[in-house]
Parts: sequence; structure tokens; C-alpha cells
Amino acid sequence: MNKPATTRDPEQTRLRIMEAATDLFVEQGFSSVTMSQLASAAGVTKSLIHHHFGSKERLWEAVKEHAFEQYFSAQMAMLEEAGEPDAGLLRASVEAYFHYLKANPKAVRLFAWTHLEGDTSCGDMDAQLMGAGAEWVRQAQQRGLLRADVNPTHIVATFVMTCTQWFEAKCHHQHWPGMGSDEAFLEDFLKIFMAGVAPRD
Amino acid sequence: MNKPATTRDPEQTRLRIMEAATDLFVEQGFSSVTMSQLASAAGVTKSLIHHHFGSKERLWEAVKEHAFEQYFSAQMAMLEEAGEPDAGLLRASVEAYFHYLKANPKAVRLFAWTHLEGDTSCGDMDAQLMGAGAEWVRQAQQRGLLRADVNPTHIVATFVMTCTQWFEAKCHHQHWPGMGSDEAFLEDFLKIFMAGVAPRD
DNA sequence: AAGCTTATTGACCGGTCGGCCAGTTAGCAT
DNA sequence: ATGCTAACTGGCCGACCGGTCAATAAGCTT
Repeated sequence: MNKPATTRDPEQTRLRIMEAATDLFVEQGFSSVTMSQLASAAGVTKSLIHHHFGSKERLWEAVKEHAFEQYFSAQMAMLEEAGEPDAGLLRASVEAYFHYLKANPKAVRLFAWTHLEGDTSCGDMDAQLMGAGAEWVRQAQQRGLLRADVNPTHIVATFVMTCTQWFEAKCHHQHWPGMGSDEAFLEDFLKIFMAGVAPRD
Repeated sequence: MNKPATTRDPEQTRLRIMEAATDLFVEQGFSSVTMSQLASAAGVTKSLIHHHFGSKERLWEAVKEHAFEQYFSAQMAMLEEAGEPDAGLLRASVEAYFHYLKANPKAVRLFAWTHLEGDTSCGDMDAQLMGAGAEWVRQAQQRGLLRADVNPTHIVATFVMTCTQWFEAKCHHQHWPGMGSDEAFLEDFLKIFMAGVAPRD
């Protein structure tokens, strides 16, 4: 049943290349990474990368696709386990999203690169996630748990974008005077956000 | 007094190179732009770019520095004309910042590139701006115009990051289902944000 | 008019880029 | 054992990279 200790293992090789490529692309972006870098980081020859992926561009696409799938399934799982709409659960969702990003800095940087590229290949998956999130908020609005005079999509977008930018621009604002830790910021943001989406008196 | 119509004008040349470089770097990032591209876009030879800027890296730094100075002085002017703390003025500041970013998409993309680079060269200017903004909020808190149980820096950061991400990731979320226009989003964000930072009952 | 400075050019450089290809070798089916 | 397929290698390629340099020419000073 268990794989024999063969000297060749194409799947394992593909995986090693993907992993090395993910690290390099996430760190430096697509164009400044070279095939030689990729090859030596993965411990294989350039030719072998071409054999498995065809070209540098297609390797980059494979890396992005894989990362998006990971992100998508993780978020979908979080959405499904969130259960019935409830004001407390919105808070929990924001916290969960924030901590997911904190635990997955590679995903954050990958998103940032794709934003700049104008890549829209993950559009379908993202639209699906956002649609589900907005629907969840809409139900909470109908039950009077959240204010109903704002677009549900905008509610989700607000917290998603704030969390995303917090980690994407970390290097930029981490030295701002008075800026707190991740947890301190999250706590303050939640105070503002939860009070902001609470039903109007 | 007026400049003669000379065939040579080094300052004008420098400017043309800077403008072409800004457009290309903003669009494609540093590493995927080539000197040949820059030269033909600016209508000069590669050698002339080296003559005026020394290297590709130093041209990139000049472009960033210039953009940061523009941004910094524009923001400082906005802060100074904001005047005395007031809840209505916070709303106006958010709107002004949002519309500044909307009117300066190049600056937005430049920030995004520098975030990914981990560039912190604009740290001092940014810290100064953020310090002034946070001080402004702190005074409003002391006067009871804003809730005082959140870090003033976090209040400023929240709206700055939301506005920034709205434009940085536009290509990403503009196709999300239910997402409104710039103005519709800004209006909803302001509803949430202003209610969120209002003094507690 | 002469001379100096410097903006500007075009030819050129070594190095490296992504990619290709012929050849080798490991695993597997028969 | 014998082929066959595909993983894998090393060497090579033309293109292009950022950068240099000697030569030219425009504008300024005197």
C-alpha cells in the first residue's frame, strides 16, 4: 500500500517545485524570480520545471490556482460552520477571517500580487464566497440583528478589506506612532464595526 | 524671463523621463519594466536615462520619492484646512481622503508596490501624517465628539485602510455580486464608520 | 571666435534570461 | 529479458537585460 522508496516520484517532484515556487513568487512577485532561482530552490533542473509545467507563466498560474483553492475551501468551511445568522456570529466571523489571514501570510501576499496584476482568475470563487457572506448578512438584517439601511455586500466588504489591508500593508503602518498589536487593532476595529452595523435606535 | 526655445532642456528631459517611468512602474512594477521600454516611452535613449538618474534602481527611487512628496503635501494641506475637531469634519476627512485616492490611482498603485517591496522609505512622512491625524481624533475624543474607548490611531487607520484597499483591490471586488459604485460604497462605509465612532450612550 | 561643460547619441559589452533539445535512465507492462 | 513511456539531465541557444564608453554637439562664458 505504502509507496516504494523509488528514486523517481513525479508527484512529489511537482509538489516540491510548487512549494519552492510559491515561496519565491510570494516573496518577490512573478517577474523578478528567475527559472534558475526556482530550479535551485526546488533542487531540480530548469528543464524539469519546463517538463512539468511548460513555462514560467504556467507555473505561476498553477501556484495561484492552488492557493486560491486552499483559500476558497477554508473560507467556505468557515462560512458553513458559522451556522444561523446572529450578531455575535458576525463578530466571530470577523475574528476568524482576521486570524486566518494572520496565519496565512503567503496567501495575503499572493492576493496583493494578483490585485496589482489585475488578475481576475479567482473571480468566480470569490464572487461565490462574497455572495454567501452577503446572503448571511441579509438574513441577519431581516431578523433585525443588523441595521438594514446598508448594502449587505458592503458590510462584508468593509471588514474583509480592512483585515486584508491590515496584513498587506503591515510593513507600512507597523511603525506608525500609537499603532497597537494585531489583537489590539482587531479589538478596536471590532468595537467600531460592531457598533456601526448594530440596528439603529 | 521666459525660457528660450532651445533644443536642449535637461530639466524638461528629466521630467519626461520621470513621467514615463512613473506610468510604466505604476502599471507593471519595478522588475518587469526594462530600460529600453523606459527609453522609448520617454522618447530618449537608454544612455540618457543613465546620465540623468544613474541606474534603474535610482530612477525607481526618484519616482517613488516624488510621488510620496506629492501625497504628503496634499494630505498635509487637507489636514490643515480641516480645522478644529468636529464630528462632521471627520466625515468630511474620510470623504476627502477617499476622493483623493479616487483622483490619484497612480499613487494608489505605487503604494501597493511599495507595500509588497517592504519599502519603508516613506515611513517618516507617513508617521508624521498619522501622528497629526491621530492627534486630531484625540482632541475630538476629549471634547466628547467621538467615543474615547478606542485608540485614536486605530480610528484613523481603519478608514485609511478601508479607502486604500477599496482602490487597490478594485479589479478584484468590482465584480462581486451586489457591490455598488464608489459613491454607494463610500456612503455605506460612512454610515457604519460614523455610527461606530460616535460617543457611547 | 575659442574653449569649457554637459546633454545626448549609438555602438557595444558581458551576463543572464526563458526555453529547447538530444540523450540518459528509472519504472513498468508484457 | 525486452521495449516503451516518461522522468530527468546537461548543454546550448538567440534574445535581451542593465550598463558603459567614446564621440558628438548644443549652450554658456569669456
